[in-house]
Amino acid sequence: MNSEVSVTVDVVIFALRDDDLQVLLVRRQHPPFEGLWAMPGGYVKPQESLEDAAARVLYDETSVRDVHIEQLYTFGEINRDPRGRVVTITYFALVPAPLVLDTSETRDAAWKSMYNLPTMAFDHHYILDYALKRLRYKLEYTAVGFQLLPPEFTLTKLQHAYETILGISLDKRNFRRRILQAGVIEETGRRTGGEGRPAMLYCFREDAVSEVKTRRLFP
Amino acid sequence: MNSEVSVTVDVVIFALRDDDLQVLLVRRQHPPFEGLWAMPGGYVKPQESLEDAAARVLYDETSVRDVHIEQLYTFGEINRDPRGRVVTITYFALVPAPLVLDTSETRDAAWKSMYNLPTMAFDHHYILDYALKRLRYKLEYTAVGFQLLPPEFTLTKLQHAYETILGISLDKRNFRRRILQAGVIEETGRRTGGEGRPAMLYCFREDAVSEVKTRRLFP
DNA sequence: CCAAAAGTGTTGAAACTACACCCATGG
DNA sequence: CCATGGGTGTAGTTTCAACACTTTTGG
Repeated sequence: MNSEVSVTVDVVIFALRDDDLQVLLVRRQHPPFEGLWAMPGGYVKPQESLEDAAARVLYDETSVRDVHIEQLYTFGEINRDPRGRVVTITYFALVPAPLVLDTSETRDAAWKSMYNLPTMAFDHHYILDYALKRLRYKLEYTAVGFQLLPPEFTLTKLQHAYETILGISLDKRNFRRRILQAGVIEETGRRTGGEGRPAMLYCFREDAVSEVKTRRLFP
Repeated sequence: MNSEVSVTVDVVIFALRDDDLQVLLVRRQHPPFEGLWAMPGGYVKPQESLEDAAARVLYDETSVRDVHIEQLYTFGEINRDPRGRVVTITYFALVPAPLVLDTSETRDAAWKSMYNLPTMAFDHHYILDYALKRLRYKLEYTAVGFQLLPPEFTLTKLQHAYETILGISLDKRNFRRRILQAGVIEETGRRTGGEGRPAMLYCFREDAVSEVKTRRLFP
């Protein structure tokens, strides 16, 4: 009954740092691909669901939990791992900016820019490309960008997040009109202090489904 | 290294029969869920990729190959199979109408309407619902409907296919305008005979990517 | 000539893009 | 009072939905 196929989960952990879209990678300590970078991952335990396994991997790397995690794709080519047959269910996680600790750089884990990736182990480069495509796609249609921001944020911050992820610049007025019209965020009443004119702080609307399929948000 | 987790693939095999969207199901001969219906599936062999496994399952059930197959989602809840921990990578396949043989009803396999499903084993009802959602979604944005039709088809047939799958009726003129404008099909020059005025036969354009993301094709 | 199905255009409404200036606050 | 970032409106264009009649063939 056992199919001699190992099952792992790998997690693409996204965060916005310094106006850059970054992923958390670990440097491999052992062959194969020793010294190269890889997505955090691990075997699925018999007593945990796939999503639990992904959450565990995320928590082990970042001490973060209860963030947006979503299944990406399952990879199972025969020779993707030279040690044997491994099927990997990949997830992507969106870690809100304030929870991104500088991940005690002890255990060879580091944030790397999605736009300047190091050489990756296995087929992980391919998987990351796919994850970026999916993130961009979801951003355009479903308004999931909040998940990378603090609970309260300004529209300008939100726009920057979108621009960073999509790799294009957006028109301020059109962006605001559309994102508000989509009805997924609302004013908190609070405002920022500091430089320049104070900005309204917005938050994600709890009663809005995060997966609303809006008409394309951006050009 | 072996994780004590079994890996299977299950395939949602879609076809259009009698102006109805149907799936090929098999009746279970043994416990658990003996006598209930299930999606065709099987263990992934160590020497085949996931997609190969899905193609094999499809071929075993239908003697059809080289059709559109696409990964759907991976299910791995702990108790979805009472016999043990099973992770299932699900695929969906679109079988063009003329290849749908009446599947020698010998081995307890049968086509069932998606709109009137029997009681299903495991979590298969849920999976089928998900597959339908995905198929509809893809249809709206990516023009994959051809895969369920013969190589040459009339616009009316194509429209019927869309209507059957989406469960709504569409305006003839708007449908034609949009589907042609999307540029994924072209005239063959041939026409139908038979009842009424002959209709132009169209075919899928080989040089068009089937996955073109068009602006929403339908309302 | 009649039944059956194919084919075709227009109009009003809504959505989209592009674009430039004034506003509120802190120092 | 000035530097900094926040905030707002419109016009021209494109896209969209709704809708009914004429054409071609076979029997």
